[in-house]
Amino acid sequence: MAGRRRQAGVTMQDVAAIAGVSIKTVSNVINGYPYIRPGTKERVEAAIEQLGYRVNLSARNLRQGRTGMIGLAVPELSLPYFAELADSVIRAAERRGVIVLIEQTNASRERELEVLHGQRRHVTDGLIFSPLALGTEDRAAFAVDFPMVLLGERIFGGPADHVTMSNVEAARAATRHLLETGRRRIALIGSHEGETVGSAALRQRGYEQALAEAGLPVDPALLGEAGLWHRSTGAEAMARMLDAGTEVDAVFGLNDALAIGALHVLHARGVTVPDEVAVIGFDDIEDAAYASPPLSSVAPGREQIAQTAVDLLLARIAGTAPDEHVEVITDFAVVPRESTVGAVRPAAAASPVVA
Amino acid sequence: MAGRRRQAGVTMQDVAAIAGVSIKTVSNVINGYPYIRPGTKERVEAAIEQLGYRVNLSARNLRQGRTGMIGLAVPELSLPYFAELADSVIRAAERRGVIVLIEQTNASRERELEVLHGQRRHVTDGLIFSPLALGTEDRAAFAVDFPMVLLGERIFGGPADHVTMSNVEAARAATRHLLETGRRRIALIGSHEGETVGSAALRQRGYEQALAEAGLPVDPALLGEAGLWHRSTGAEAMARMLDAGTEVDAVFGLNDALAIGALHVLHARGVTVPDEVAVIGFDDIEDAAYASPPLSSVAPGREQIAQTAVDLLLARIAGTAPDEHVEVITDFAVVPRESTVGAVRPAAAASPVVA
DNA sequence: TTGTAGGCGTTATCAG
DNA sequence: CTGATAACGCCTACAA
Repeated sequence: MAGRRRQAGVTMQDVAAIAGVSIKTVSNVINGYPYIRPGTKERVEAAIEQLGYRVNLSARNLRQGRTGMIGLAVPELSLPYFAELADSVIRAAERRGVIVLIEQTNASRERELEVLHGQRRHVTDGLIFSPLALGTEDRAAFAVDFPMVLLGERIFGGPADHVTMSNVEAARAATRHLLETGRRRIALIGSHEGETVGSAALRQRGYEQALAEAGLPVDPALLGEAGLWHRSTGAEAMARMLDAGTEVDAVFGLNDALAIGALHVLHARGVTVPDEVAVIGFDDIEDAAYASPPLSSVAPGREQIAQTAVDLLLARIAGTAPDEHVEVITDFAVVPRESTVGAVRPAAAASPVVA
Repeated sequence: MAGRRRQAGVTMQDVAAIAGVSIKTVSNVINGYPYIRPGTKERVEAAIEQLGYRVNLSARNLRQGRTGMIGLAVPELSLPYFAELADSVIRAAERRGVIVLIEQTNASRERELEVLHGQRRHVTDGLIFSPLALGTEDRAAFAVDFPMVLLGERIFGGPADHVTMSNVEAARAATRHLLETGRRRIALIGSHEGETVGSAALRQRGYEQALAEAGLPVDPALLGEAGLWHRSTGAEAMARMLDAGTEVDAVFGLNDALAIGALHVLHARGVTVPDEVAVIGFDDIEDAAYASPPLSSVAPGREQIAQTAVDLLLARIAGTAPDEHVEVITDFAVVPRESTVGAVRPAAAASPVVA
C-alpha cells in the first residue's frame, strides 16, 4: 500500500529511474516486447507496481494516431432495442479490448450528420452507426474517410460496410406465422408511407410478399402509419385503426415497442389477445416476454450483429478488411409466444429466451 | 465542398499557414480568447472551414492533462432503468460539453472493483458510479483519489460525493398509496434479507414505516426475496408467494422490473389487477406506463439526478466543489396508474408521463 | 538486449 | 493583440 496512492503524474521517466533502466526499456516491458532480460523486466515491473504507474493514454494516442475507442451511434438508449444493442456491442468490444463511446442521435437528421462529420468523431478510431433519419438521399454523407460500419439496411448498397439481418425475409416469416394461425385481416403498425429503403419499407415488403403468397390483397386500411417506433406511436396507430372501424384479426408491429403500444390499446378496449386479435412484434426485446400476454416476436440475433459489426470495424481500422465494402446478413428467428398462439403453459417464468 | 475531404491530418500549422498567422493565434481563435482583431479571427475561421480542420483531442488532452470524458458505471444497459439513466446522463453531460463513457459492471463485485481501480479509469477525468454489488464492507475501496460521484445510497455516509433520492421516504409514500386504496396484505417483492444499507433495505424500511403508521404488522410471508431486480426474479418471487398460499391484496415491487414480473404472474394465474391485487413499482421506467394494466410507480426524478451528478462531478474535477463530501437528495413523486387505482379513462395513450 | 533523439498536435509562457 | 518556443508523455526509428 506504500506509495500507491498518487498515480497521477507518475511517468515512464519515474519508473525508469527507479528501475535503473532507460525509458525505452519501460516502454518495451509495457508493450510486451519479447526480447528483454528477465531480471530487467522484473525490476521494471516492480517499479511500476511500486509507483502505481499507468500509461497515459492521451500521450499514447497522440503518438500512435489511434485512440483505442470506437463510437456507437444510436437513436436513443431509452428505446429498449438500442439499449440492448448497446449492451451487446459494449460486451463484444470488450472482448477485443476496445472501449465504446455511445452517442445518441435522437433520430434527428442534424444529429446524425453531426455524428458523421462532427468534432467527436476524432475521439474514436471508427464508428458503428445505426441511422434512422438519414436515407438514400443522404448517400453522399455516408462516404466518409474513416472506418465505419452501418447497422440496418437504411442505406442500401451504400458506400460503407453493413451488418444487418434480412428485414424482408424476417417480416415475411412473421406474417406467415400469423397466417398459419388462421388470420386474414392482418394490420401492419409502423409503416412509413413513401419510404423505399428503410426498415419500415423492407419489413412492409416482407409483409406484402407473405400476403401475396397466401393470395390475399394488401388493404390500405390495415397499414398503420407511425413515424417514430415508440410505444406511444404504436398505441396511437392502433387506436386510429380501431376508431376507423377497420376489421382486424391480427397485428404485426414493425418493432416490439409498437406492438406493445398496440397491445395496450387492445387491452384497454377489452379486445382479447390472441383470441380476437393476435399480435406479433419485431426485435424480441426483453419486454416482449413479459408483456401481457407474452408477445411473439422476431429475434434478430443481436449478439451476432454486435460481434460481427465490432469485428468488421476493427478489421477496417487495422486495414485487414477487404477493399470493397462488406455486407453481412445475420440470422433471425420467429419466437412464438402467447400473443399469437395462446396460453401454452401456466409457468411462472415467461419464456426460454430470458436468461 | 472543395478541400473538405481529408480532415485527418490537418493541423493548426496548416490553418495558420493558410490564414497567414501564427499557430498560437489559431489556438486563440479556437479557444475563444477574446482579444483578437476581428479581421484576423475571420481569416482564421475561413481557413478552418476551408481545410475542415478539427482539434486533435489527444493532443489537447495530453497538454491539458484532462480527457474531456467522464465514466458512467452501471450494472447493465439491458435494465431499462439504467438505460434511461444513461440516456439522461449523456444528455446532461452533453449540455456541459463532456463525453460519457459507459461501463457495465453486471453487478459483479469483481467488475465493480475494477471500475474503481482498473486501467480504464485513466481514460476519464472522473466517474459517476451506481454500485450494486459493493456494500459497506467495501467502504475502503470507495476511498479513491479521483473525482467520483456515487448514485444511490448503497454506501451510506461513505467517503465520496452522493446523489440519491430518499429511498425510505419514497417507499413509504408508495406503501401509503396502497394503504389508501384500502389494501392491508401488501407483499414486498425484491427484499434482500440481512441487508442494511442498500436500496432494498432502505425501501423495505419505508414500507415497514408505512405499515407501522397504519398499525399493521410486518408479515414475513409477505416479503419476497429477489437478489437481482429483473422481471424474471420478480415473477419467480411472486409465483413462490402465491404457491405458498399467502393471502395478498397488493404488491409493492421494489423496482418496476420486479413489479412487471409480478404482474405477469398475476395475469397468468387469472388474478385481476387492481381488483383483486393492486400493484405498484418503483423507478417509473417507460415500460410502466405501457404495462397491462398501466403500472403505478414512484418517479425518482431521473433528469434531476443525472444533471446534478454531472454538475457535481464536473465541479469536483474543476476543484470548485466543497472540501467535504456532498450528499444531494433529489425529489420523487408517486405516479398513480390503473394498477392501483383502476381504469380512469379509456384513452389511447397510456399516461401523461410519456413524452 | 538496451539507450538516445525526435516529434505527434496542443496549449502556456513570455516577449514583442 | 500576436509570435516564437518549450513542454505534455509516449513510441518509433536508429545506434550502441
